Amino acid sequence: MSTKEMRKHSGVVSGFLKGLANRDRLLILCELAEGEKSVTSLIEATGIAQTSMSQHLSKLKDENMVSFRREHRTLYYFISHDAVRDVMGVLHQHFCKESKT
Amino acid sequence: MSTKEMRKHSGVVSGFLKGLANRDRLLILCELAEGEKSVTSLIEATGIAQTSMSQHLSKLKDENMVSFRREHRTLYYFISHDAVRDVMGVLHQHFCKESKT
DNA sequence: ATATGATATCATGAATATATAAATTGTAAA
DNA sequence: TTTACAATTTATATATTCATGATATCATAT
Repeated sequence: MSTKEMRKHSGVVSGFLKGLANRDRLLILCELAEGEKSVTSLIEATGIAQTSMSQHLSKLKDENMVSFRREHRTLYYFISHDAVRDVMGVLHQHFCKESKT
Repeated sequence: MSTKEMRKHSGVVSGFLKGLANRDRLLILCELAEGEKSVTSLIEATGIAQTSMSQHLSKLKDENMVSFRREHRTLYYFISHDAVRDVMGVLHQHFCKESKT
């Protein structure tokens, strides 16, 4: 994990992390971690406003974190980058474990 | 990895990720991944301006990602959150592997 | 006490990110 | 072809982040 090595990649990596570093986008990615979802069902599940959802998805697309396929009028989004799943896994472990009852 | 579960923690988690989501702070954390370092040696190793370094370290402290100890006039910073090491590990795997020569 | 070294804080402006509303595009049903 | 639905794009106001320069603090050596 040398600095020299990271220096080469820090632009891409920080971009990736910026994609993740937002409450709403974390919720979206949690939903997508379960499998592909339509935009409408993401809106229902998260309560995020439609326009806002579209912008967040667009940002996630820009960072190559998600992709989508169209079926009729509906777009189905899904996680398209393994690093997303792995990072979410680590975050879940460290931040989402129940404390003892 | 339910949304309900993440909803409770998404504020903390996105704060944590914002701490990580910056080129300079990634470089700083790469250095600290090797062990504790003084501010001066961090400045030398990374080339980040003094004021800027101080602000970045302050932000990392706010997110509980690093701590420091004082020895005479010198402050030694170190990573104080396991999630930092684990997330950095995943990022390294996915983004910093050499492609085949 | 004063000077110096190591670091932090403050103030400012430029660049980015976010939320909201309005207008637009693309697909399919009537 | 008109209408409605699903989603994106554009515009704009506000908030946050970041870089820089100036100043301040705190510990130590003289």
